[in-house]
Amino acid sequence: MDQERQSQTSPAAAPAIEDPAEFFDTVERGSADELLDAGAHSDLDAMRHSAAHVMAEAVLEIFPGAQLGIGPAIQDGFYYDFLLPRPLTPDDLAAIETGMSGSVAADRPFVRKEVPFAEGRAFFAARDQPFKVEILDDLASRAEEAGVVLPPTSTYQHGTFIDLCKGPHVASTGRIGPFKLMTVAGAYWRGSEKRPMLQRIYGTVWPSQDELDAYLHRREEAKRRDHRRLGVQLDLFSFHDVSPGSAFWHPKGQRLWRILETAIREVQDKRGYQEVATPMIVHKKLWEQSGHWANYQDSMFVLESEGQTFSLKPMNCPESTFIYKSRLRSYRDLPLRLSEFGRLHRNERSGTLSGLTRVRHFVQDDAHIYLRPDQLQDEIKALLGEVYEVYGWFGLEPRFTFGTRPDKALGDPALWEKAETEIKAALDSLGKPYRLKPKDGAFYAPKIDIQIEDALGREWQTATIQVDLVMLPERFDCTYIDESGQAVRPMTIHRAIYGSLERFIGVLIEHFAGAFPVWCSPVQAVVIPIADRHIEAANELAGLLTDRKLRVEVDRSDGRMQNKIRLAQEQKVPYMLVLGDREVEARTVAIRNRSGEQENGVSWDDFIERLAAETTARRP
RNA sequence: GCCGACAUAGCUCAGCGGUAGAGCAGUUGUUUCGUAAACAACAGGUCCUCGGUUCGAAUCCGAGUGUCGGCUCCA
Repeated sequence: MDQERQSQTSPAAAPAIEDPAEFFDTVERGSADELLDAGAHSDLDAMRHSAAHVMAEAVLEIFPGAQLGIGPAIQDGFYYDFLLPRPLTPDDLAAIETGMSGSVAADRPFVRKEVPFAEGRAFFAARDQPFKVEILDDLASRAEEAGVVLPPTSTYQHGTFIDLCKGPHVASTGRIGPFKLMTVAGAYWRGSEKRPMLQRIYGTVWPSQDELDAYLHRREEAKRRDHRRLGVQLDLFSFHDVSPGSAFWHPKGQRLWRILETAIREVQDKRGYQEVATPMIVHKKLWEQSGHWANYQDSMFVLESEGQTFSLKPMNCPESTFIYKSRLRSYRDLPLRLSEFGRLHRNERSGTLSGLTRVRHFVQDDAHIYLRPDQLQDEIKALLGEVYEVYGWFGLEPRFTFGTRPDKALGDPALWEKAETEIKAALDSLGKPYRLKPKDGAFYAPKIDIQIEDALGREWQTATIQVDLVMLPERFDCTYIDESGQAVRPMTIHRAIYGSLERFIGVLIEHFAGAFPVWCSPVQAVVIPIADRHIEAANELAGLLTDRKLRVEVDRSDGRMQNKIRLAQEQKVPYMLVLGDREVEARTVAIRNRSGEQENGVSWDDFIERLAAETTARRP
């Protein structure tokens, strides 16, 4: 299974609106009125798409020979792809922006025009726009396949710039709001590595300056919360070129790690999981049997020893079957829940690595549950309950996406149908909406993927629950003895709640901007002696806290109290415990929390009990 | 992997052909302080690596490595 799937919704990951199929559908449907409200276009999208046209116009002014790809509206803005004689520089972007401003100031109307297909094709061919011609040819062949009349070609023109486009657009360029070009990136034509790489310019545009400013501010905020930045600032982890894609965990990061591990172990113990551990280096014959060797080899680290081929495991699943099969299993033994904190290595392509969220080495809080088909619904319900319990510790609201049988699925369709019915019933019992993604299951399993949204509204894939109907049960020939003494196949559920600990921690850092909930803060309190004569008492208080397994540090530096507070604030420590003459005398502390609130004269015992209770409660 | 950018002190960054800089952090000393930065001194660097151009390279060129923004991939 694959927790590493990157499902974060990045600003650029929006659908290409000028997908030929969509274009074709729209045109086929007919009237110009329909065209204007075709699809899900909002006015904002129309404005963004119009901005893309204006940008293309400006680019053509600078590079008259530029060949145009596509230029859709996307979340927060737009982009346009160009084939250009040289790489763009920041200066080019500034020049393009200037050109765009000129076009907007001129307030030229957008004019829609439909011409016969052949005429349209000839027009773009004459202008040396092979990508546009390709789109048109595609439309033509689709029309032929569908046996419908070739639609006319629709174009939009403003000033001298004419583009193949289904619209809609705003009335004129003057309606385009404040914009800014953001970045240049490479993008394959039609997303295929085999096609030419174009230069994609991303821009953002908004109805008002305030909204543009707010968007830019949101981006700044996201940068401020970036886990890669905070990881350094909070001394949690680091990355080094000797092991790209693998984090080095510093003491505080490792402490956070252990807290999360301990917490989920508690849930697993309560729910009857049994923890196992399996080898990290495994012979290739296991992967041949599981099918990974044929389909996943490129992502595996392979090593040779004494003429044998091994690999670092990219997944845990196949190995758990060895434990399952180590003895005969009865229907009474099921469900058998085997959990494992599996250290996985996947040889992700170098360009895809990113902080903790896309790594080559990570640990999964994995489990494989072997069960009877009649136990499926209850088990799924229980697993959904686990997700709610765990995510509740962080105030995260899980979102469920149900992926059903893909076209290339293995296994008995009747079994699939039964499994999907049970999963659906379990999801429905939650009484909360969930997303359905038909045909998005794994080829061996219908699945529930769990996404969370962080404080900035970004979505991340974390947990997964996959009902394996084929891979482990069939390929590894797992059986149990049923009531009638027959050996029959169990079902297997692969599940992970955090998903990858690395990614989950990355998400937590960004969600909380580094200010972790008290229960899981690596340092829960810093004791701040005002003067050296208070250090002894500070040590004593810290000792009492440590005795209760609470995580505390004493700032023994000779800085002033103000400075110690500042440093603790920067480390986002939940509680600062100030000790001066008054406090030492009365065995109290002056508490300052990280939002600046103060409470003076709290007795040591009261504080210790309070912090202990907060830690046990695991509240966000 | 592909396109582009970037790589200077622990961190954030300036310098961009002529002996390597600042702020913060660190160390030491003075200070012992009441809720987000006391004062001073000191120390800290194969300017990512390798090669080239040049009288001279952190600076220009090439290759490599890593990181970042995207694309692609993602059992």
